Amino acid sequence: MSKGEALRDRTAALIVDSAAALLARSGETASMEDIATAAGIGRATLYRYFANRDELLRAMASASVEELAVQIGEADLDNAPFDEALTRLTRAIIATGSKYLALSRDGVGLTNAHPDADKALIQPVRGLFRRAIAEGSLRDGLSPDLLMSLYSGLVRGALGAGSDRRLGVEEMVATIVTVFLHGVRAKG
Amino acid sequence: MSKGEALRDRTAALIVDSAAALLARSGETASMEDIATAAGIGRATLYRYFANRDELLRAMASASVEELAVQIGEADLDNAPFDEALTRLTRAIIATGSKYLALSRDGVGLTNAHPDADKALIQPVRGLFRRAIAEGSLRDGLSPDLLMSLYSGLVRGALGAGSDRRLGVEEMVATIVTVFLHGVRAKG
Amino acid sequence: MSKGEALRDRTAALIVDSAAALLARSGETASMEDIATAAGIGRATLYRYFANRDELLRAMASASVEELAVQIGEADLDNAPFDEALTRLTRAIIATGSKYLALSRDGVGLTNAHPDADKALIQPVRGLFRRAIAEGSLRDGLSPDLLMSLYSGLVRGALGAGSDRRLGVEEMVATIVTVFLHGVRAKG
Amino acid sequence: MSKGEALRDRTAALIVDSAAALLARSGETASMEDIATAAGIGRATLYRYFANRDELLRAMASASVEELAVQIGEADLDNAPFDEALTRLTRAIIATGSKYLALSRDGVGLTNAHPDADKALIQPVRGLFRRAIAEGSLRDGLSPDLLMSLYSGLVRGALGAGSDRRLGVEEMVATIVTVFLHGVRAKG
DNA sequence: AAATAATCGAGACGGTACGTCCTGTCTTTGG
DNA sequence: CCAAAGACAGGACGTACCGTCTCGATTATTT
Repeated sequence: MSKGEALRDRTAALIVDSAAALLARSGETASMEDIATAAGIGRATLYRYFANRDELLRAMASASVEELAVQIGEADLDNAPFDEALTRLTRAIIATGSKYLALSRDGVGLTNAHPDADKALIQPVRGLFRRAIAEGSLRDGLSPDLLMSLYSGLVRGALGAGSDRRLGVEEMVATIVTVFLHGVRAKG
Repeated sequence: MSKGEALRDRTAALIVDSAAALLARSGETASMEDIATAAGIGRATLYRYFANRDELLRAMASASVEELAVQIGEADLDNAPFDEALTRLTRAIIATGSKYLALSRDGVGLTNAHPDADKALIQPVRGLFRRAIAEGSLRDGLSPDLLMSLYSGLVRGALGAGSDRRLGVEEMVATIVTVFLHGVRAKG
Repeated sequence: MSKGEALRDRTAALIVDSAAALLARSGETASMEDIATAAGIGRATLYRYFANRDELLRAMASASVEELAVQIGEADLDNAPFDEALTRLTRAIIATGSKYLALSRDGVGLTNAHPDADKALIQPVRGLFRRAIAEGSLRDGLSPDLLMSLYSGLVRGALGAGSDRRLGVEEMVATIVTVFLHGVRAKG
Repeated sequence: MSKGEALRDRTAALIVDSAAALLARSGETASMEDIATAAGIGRATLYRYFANRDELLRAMASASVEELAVQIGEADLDNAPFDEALTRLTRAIIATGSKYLALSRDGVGLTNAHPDADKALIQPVRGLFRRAIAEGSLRDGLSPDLLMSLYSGLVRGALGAGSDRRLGVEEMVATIVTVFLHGVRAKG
């Protein structure tokens, strides 16, 4: 029954999009009824697609993860020097930025959201940093995980700044990459 | 009636502390009844101190702001060279870290929480960065606000990393300051 | 949607009955939660049927009025001599007695409870007394309204006495009618 | 310390009066705070005089009982023929009528209100009816208790009618006594 | 007249009922 | 046969009241 499943998936995606738009506006508020109405469906139908409010949130996160995973995949991090790879990665993240930010603001762990999150997101990035460490281009004492946390914080900070002031995407990318690279680079 | 007010303030502080401890454990869950019980008071009394759940959350944020403001005040940022001042600032923030992190995770805006938040927190830090810019020790094209966002992201990222892995305070401080300074420094 | 409304009405009637039984036992006490539990439903559902405690009370009164109105209608007061009509009326009231008593004990005005209370209850009885006056079978100086008050008091008194001591229905009816019609003096 | 007790009793009486007036207006509503304010005292003081809302209600009933007992005592029921005694009794009750009515409307049993209620109120009246029975002036089959219930209902009914329409006291007394004694039929 | 005791108000506190709102699970109806 | 509509139980929220309590302040009483 591939046709029914396809329809179901399309509806689910529609709900997720509509919910994302609503939550971006209203924040954590917004009842399930509101979400259903915003999606143009009944509350019961919403529950038929997502058993929980939590599950809906996770589905939203999962959508972000997937979108981001595609972008990262296209960035082809492995086949570019570290600097270029980092620039591409940053550009990919910023492009999916708003959703990424909205999700990370709420308590939803992106990592738990999607079964492949680890494989599709964490692994490539960690691999990138691991490679840079192996190449000796980074300062000592910085583990891959710590690097990821710092980098993630930097991106998030820039995104926060970008949402207030109007910053062009390329401007943000350049700033992040420059600051991070000079900050962690071996020779200083 | 300074004595009555003093008692009231002390009780309110006790409630805020107890609630902070509980929420740190249970996350956003935990009903007002739970919070009251954890504080050893009745639900009605809790509502006599804080009209709303929101008001309680704001009070918690306000407490964090105040605590952090004291730490920053003691850091005496103006009378130290930039590097040293930044180290002190980072140490102050990390010291108040857990609460700062817990609050920032929830939707409570720290800035809106306390009337003096801007004066006591934002201004000194912005001043520090402004001074560094004036001294010419930072790279061009980095506004004070952008610097604050990047720095804040870096701190938050390090705090997130520190809560998972066990990182010593000084270790975290050193990492943050080093990465940030090399990242933004002029000559790079 | 006549079926849904019918179900709703049936449920409402069930709640009213169950509440009447409970209040007859527990008096004015008994929380809405208790009433809901006694009716075998949740508190929220109870509030979906009756917005207020007051509205529930009014519904109980209204039910009494309706029941009594039916009984009085069946008594066919107009087509019987005064003595017989009064006997039938008294029997009708006593039959609905317990509820009538319980409601009249609380502050709920029976008259305000039901839109047709006046037409269905007051009018027929007043008509009966008016007819008796017109027939000249009653002493002078007794207005229909005063007669109704006295009769009502007598019935209520007898009901009160009947609930304590065990008096058969027919015994009570006979006593009320006899006393009201002939007076207490032996030959008067 | 008879002086202190006297003052206390006077204050208590004042509270009871004020509360009676307030409750007559507002019905069962009216919080303890309202009652205290109406009496011109603080809530704590009110509770110092009456531990419960119930106790206050009972005190109000008790005051009525006492007042009525005095009136009945002065009526000297034993030293008058039945007709005259009943007239005096009715006059006494009607005189204290409003309070008697207000109390009997609420759930407060007058009998339980005052320790001497039975002795001061019930006994004399029952004695009156018992005497009438013994004299053979009443119809058979009417126990003293039933007579009291019927008489009480009649009085209450007349009081209810009197509060709506404007009926003079003597008019009401005459009607009650006449109806009760002679019945409503023209010549019976 | 000064010290002491009783009484007052003011109001905080624990507890509980109320009425509202939302969640997650159902049944019932219609396309 | 699945959608939309909506009823239901449960529970949290914020409000209001009750009965208990402690605290100063204002009285009366006592020495």
